[in-house]
Amino acid sequence: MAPFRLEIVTGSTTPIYRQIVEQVRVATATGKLKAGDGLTSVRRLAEELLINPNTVAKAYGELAREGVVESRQGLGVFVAPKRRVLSREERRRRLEQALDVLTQEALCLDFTAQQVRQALDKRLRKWPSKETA
Amino acid sequence: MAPFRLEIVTGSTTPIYRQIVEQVRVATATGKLKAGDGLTSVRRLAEELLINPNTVAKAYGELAREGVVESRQGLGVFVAPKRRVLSREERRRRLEQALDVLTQEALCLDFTAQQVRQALDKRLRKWPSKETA
Amino acid sequence: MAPFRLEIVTGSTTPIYRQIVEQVRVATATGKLKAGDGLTSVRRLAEELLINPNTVAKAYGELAREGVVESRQGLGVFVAPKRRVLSREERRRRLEQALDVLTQEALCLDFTAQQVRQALDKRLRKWPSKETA
Amino acid sequence: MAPFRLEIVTGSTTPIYRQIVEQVRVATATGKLKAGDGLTSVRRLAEELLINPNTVAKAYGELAREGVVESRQGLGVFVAPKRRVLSREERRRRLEQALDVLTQEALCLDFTAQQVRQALDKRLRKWPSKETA
DNA sequence: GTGGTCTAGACCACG
DNA sequence: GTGGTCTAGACCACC
Repeated sequence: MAPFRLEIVTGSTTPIYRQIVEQVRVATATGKLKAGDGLTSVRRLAEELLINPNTVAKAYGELAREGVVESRQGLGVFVAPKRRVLSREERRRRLEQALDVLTQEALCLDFTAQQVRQALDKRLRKWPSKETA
Repeated sequence: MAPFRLEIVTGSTTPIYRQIVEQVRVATATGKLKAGDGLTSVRRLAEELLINPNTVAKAYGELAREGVVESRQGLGVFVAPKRRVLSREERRRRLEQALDVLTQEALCLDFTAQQVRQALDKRLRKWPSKETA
Repeated sequence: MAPFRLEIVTGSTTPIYRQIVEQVRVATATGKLKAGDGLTSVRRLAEELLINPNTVAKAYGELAREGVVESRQGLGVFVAPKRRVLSREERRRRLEQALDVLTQEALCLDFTAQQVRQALDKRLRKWPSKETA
Repeated sequence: MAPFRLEIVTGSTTPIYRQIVEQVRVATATGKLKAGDGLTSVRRLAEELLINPNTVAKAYGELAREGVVESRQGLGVFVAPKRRVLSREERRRRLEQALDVLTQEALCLDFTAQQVRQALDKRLRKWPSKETA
């Protein structure tokens, strides 16, 4: 029934609503969720995950504001057609930020540049092949 | 006097005390700070960075708890002798986890594998040359 | 004390938190609020406006996600340095949407194209002169 | 049979019934629909647009309340004879208000006055030539 | 049934 | 003191 299974970890440092946001975002980015697909309703998802509906609503609201999903009054929340919302600079800024985190962690863990490069390459080989625009 | 310059960035999601912790950890990992080196005192650092002394104290406390530094009563805080706390498996696990975060973000931002690889390479070229370990 | 006066209308079709968001956005766009300026704290603004702190928090949160403001842990919320977050296409999309609303309204009110053009021109003459980038 | 094509756009913030109301109003304002013209029946329109008949009924009801259309029992819904309800001042007030919304949005999106003017002009060139009134 | 908004009140992390 | 998250429960608009 549910389009895909969300898994949330309570007691994590990342808040519940963020976990939902990220999992949905990834699902749309990888194609597990496609434009037009409906998300589990706020109330149902709240029941399934044993959390408050407001928390789900907050997550869905954020996804809607980002343009990842769109809510249709009285019908539910659906995956929006893909579009580029962020500017080139903003996307770059966020990528660099993510790189900060990675390189810092790798450095503290005493990995060499070569090791990090290889580990990343391995990941990127599994990268979902872009099928569309 | 100050062994190296700490830089805190305002408006980041990472709290100030964490920024301090991480920069010190990176400095010890890269060899900018070596075992026995003294850290700037809590008060002075607070003045320099224009932040609350409590914040600095909290950061130093965390570093001490992690075993990165040790405070000698009345003398100050010093970099502890390096010791590898983590197992090979644990280090690997953490690296992979950090890669998860990066690749996920990059995917959602619609970057290509090639772009991510290049951006990382650029970072790694600036990678501080390990001096010891 | 407060950097500028917010005015909210209860019972409007536009929700309270949106009114806050828009007024702050406009204030930053017109220069009434400049980068680094602090906003009234969540609790204080809630008191002033006689609304629930959560409502203010929601508004501030949205502004933060948009990059208009940034919150500094334990200090408050501040106007962020200006940056272009949205892509060219997204900005265009939103402008066209706003034009939809205007032209439709003008049409139903039986104004001629010429009248609408003149009315807009009058507004644009008061447009704040861009001072920076 | 259908006097003109209605188009509802999904994922808009404006609810479906409002979209119908507004498109009919625009059609009467531009002369595409003239006094006495019949509207597509509730059922048929609901089928055509793949929406709930209640939604269509609600839209027609609102239009009737506004005096734009009138329903003749058993015959259907027809465009009412045109009458100017609003005073000159009221019309002006509403236009200015609509301009507020547009200019505010454009300002926040960082468009220049020139860009806004051009975008509007492009719209107005497509403006339907008034036939009567 | 659906999502959206608001209130009330709690608890936590940060400075 | 600051903001951030979560819960509980209410009311509304839309379909």
